[in-house]
Amino acid sequence: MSVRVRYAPSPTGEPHVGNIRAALFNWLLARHEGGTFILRIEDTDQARIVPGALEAIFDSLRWLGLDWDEGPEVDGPHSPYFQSQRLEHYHQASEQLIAADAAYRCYCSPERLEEVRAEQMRYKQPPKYDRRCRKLSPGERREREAEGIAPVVRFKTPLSGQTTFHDLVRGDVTFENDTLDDFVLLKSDGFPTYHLANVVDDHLMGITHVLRGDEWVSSTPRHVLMYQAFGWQPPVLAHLPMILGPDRAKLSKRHGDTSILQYRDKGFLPHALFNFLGLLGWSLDDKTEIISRQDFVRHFSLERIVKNPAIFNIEKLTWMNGAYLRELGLDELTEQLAPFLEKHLPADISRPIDLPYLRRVVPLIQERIKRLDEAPELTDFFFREGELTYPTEHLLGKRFVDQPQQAAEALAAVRERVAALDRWDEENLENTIRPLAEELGLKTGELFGAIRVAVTGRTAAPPLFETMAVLERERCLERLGAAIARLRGV
RNA sequence: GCCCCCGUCGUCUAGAGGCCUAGGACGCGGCCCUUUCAAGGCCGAAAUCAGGGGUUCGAAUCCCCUCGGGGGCACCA
Repeated sequence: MSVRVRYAPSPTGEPHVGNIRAALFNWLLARHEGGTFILRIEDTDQARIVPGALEAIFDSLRWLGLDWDEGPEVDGPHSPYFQSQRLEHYHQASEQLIAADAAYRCYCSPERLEEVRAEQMRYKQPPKYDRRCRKLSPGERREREAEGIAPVVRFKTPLSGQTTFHDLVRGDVTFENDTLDDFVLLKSDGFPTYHLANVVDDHLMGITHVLRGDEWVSSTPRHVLMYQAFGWQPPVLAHLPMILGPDRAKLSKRHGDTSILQYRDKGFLPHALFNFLGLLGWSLDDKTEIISRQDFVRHFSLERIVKNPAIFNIEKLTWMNGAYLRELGLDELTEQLAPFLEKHLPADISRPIDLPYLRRVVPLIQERIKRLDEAPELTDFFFREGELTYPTEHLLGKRFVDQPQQAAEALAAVRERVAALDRWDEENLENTIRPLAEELGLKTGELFGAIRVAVTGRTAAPPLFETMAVLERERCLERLGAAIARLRGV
């Protein structure tokens, strides 16, 4: 039978790293097996739905290149893929369980449940529903019904025995049934809980493998019990190790950026994030770090998923992103960079950015950035028209401390020599300036340093001659002139 | 409190009884390259394989216990 897996987020916010990692593994399994990747929206909690969250889910998946074969927008044989539009199925399933004496209606008020829980906590007992309505007589049942209380439907969990399931990553896991309680299947507003909806839909949609986060293992026995009560074959289960924050707690908003879209906005490349996330809990072998999407698909296997949780290591992600950035073609990188420059370059720099010009500065920063959003800060002097801002001491460096006049003379010599160039390119610039250093009795580094500051305003910048070539003659002469004037004014 | 899971360098991991005096990567330190900054290359520090018992000729690998960490225990997913 062909593999059918699903990613089933609830639209309660932007998908975060752990969540999308589960989506990634499901997608990889589907693609590796030539199976089907399904997107299903679990919008059964009316109160928690966040506007825009749905779009964020689509954007996150698309940005990472995780295309779904069935689901919203593409539709499919099991449409609709929104649980809020599948209520009949859950109602029917719930009736089926009630008829089979595997579920019952419960009329207890939320207040009473809260009291029961509080009481149990007080005596250090595990908080569990006390099953009051499970034992209701037909008469009592009719009474509640007559009061017009909207009931919930609860699952009739076996009071004894144990439930074992086989997990592909963890092996057999066993729970004592008496540690489980009669959980809710259908809420009083007529919507199903996750437990019901997920089991019903996984069955109806023919899901063969459920790969989800480790936080779900404790509710898995409930699901297994439900499959048994329905007489259905449960899917293969595999619980993925969780992704932790630096404090080893489950990764969450308080650890900072956890939304996939935030990583996009910070200038991470989708392939880099894909690669990084794919290596969180899975590995190809003992040495491979950079893995193409094709190779991930080719080699992905459930057997190589590890059990232990992983701390999200942003440093390594950043390194990996730099590696991917360096592999990008000139046009591709230029295109990626443009929006970041448009957005983050100082406001006084005129827009739109000149793309052919940008294309010339890109090679100068390609191996100097690890994230796209670092580019504006590194390149603003390439785009700035007026005077540069920098401390005059930088012009002096170590060599010219207390000798601004000497520095001015050196720069003036450079300016004069370079102004006479018939062709303003890297080679000519270097062939002119390098010998001049010796002529002036300066070390190349000393002279170049002063020029660098004059021309870029920075002590650290891309290679000098390439930089000057890109900046063009006019801008360089002007900046050299400004620096000389500054030094003479001191 | 109860249940479940996990435990190899700081971090991600390789390791499925002898190949391990434990390998790779990030990060860190040094050196080389070099006009600065990067990138790159080389070298290095860094794990008594959580601890303790077994099993075995032999254990990071199998078993047990302890400790530590995490997750779950809603009319949320």
